[in-house]
Amino acid sequence: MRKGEGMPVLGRNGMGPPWWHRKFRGCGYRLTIPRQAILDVLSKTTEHLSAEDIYLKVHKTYPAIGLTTVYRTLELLVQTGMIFKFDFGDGRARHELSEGPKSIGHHHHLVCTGCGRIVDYTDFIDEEIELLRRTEEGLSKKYNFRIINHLIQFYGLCEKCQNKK
Amino acid sequence: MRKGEGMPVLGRNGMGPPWWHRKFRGCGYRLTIPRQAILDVLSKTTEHLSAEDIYLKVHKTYPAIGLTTVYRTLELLVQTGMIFKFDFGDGRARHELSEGPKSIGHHHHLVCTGCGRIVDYTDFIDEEIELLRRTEEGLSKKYNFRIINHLIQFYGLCEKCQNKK
DNA sequence: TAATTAATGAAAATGATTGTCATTAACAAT
DNA sequence: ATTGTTAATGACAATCATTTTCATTAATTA
Repeated sequence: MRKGEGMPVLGRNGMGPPWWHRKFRGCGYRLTIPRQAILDVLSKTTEHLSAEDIYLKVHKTYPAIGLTTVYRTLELLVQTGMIFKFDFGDGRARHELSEGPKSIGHHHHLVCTGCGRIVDYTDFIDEEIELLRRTEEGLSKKYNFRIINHLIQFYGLCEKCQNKK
Repeated sequence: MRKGEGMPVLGRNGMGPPWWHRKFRGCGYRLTIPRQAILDVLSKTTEHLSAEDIYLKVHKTYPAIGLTTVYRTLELLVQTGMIFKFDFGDGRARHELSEGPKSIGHHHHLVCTGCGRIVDYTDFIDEEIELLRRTEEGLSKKYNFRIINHLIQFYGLCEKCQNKK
C-alpha cells in the first residue's frame, strides 16, 4: 500500500505527527504501517483489547496485516513501555496505551474470582496518586527501576458469587 | 492409598485438623487426598507456584495425582477464595494461599517489562495500608463485593533494560 | 456394608502465543 | 529520486498451558 489520499491519516489529532513518532525513531525502530495502525487503534479506545481484538479492528482498514505482526508489535510496545499489558485470568492478555497514572482514563479493577466479572473503578484516584508517587520514588531508588506504570486490582466475590454453594 | 502410618500427615501444625477442613465441608465439597496434598504444598511455601510446580511437588509424595486434578483443584480453590491466582506475563498462572493482606508474607511485585524479572517488595508505607483499607471499604460497599485480596504491581524497566536499545 | 455421585486420571482437544523462513518495505546513502 | 541493506512482515507450523471427555475410583450417605 502506498501513502496518499484514500488512506486514513493515522494518529491525527490536529497537530503534526502523533507523539509516538519520536519514540520509535529515537529507539532505532522503523515506523511501519502496521505499527502505526496498531497504535492508532489503541489510542482510540479505552477498552482492554486482546491481541485478537486489535487484529480484527486493524484488519478492517488494513486486511493485509497479520495476527503474528500484531503479537510482535504488542511485544515491542510492551518492551518500550508504550503500552501496558495485563491479565484478568481469562487466558488472554489485555492491552492499553500506557499514558501513565496521571492520564484521564486511568483506572483500576475489581475482579470477581468466582465468575470473572470485571468492574472498572476510578474512585480514590487522587489520594492514590500521591501515595503511589512516594512508593514509586522509594522503590525506584532502592531497586534501580524506572517505573512506568502500575496495576492495582482488588479480588473478591461479587454479590452473586457470595451466595453460591 | 489408605490412611495410616507411613503416609505423611497432611497440614499438621501441632493442633488438630488444618483450618481448611471446615471450609471444605461447609461448602459441600469432598475432602480428598489430592486436595489435601495440594493445599499442604501451598501452605508450606512462600513461592509463586505454577500448576506444574505444584504437580511436581505433590507428585513426589503422591505419584498417582495427575496434572488435570491439580488444575481442577486450583480452580476450585480460586473460586472459593482460598488461594490467589496471578500472572506476571510469562504465560503461566501463579498461585499462593490467600491468607489475606494482613498476613506475614504479604508482599507486592516490581515487574520488569523488558526481561520479566520480578522483585518482591515488602516495604509498605503506612499510608498504603491505610489507603487500601479505605479503598476496600468503599469499593466493597459501592459494588457489593466481598474483597478477599488485592494485587499491586509496579511495572517498569530494570537497570539493564533501561540501557538496552 | 452397599448405594450414590462427586472426584479422579489418562489422553485428546483447545486455543493463545511463538518460531520459521521466504518475501517485502523503511530508511540511509548515493 | 533510486538503490542497497536489513529490519519487519505474513503465512503457516509448532509449542505449550489449560480444558474437555469419559470410563473408573473413592468419599460420603443411607
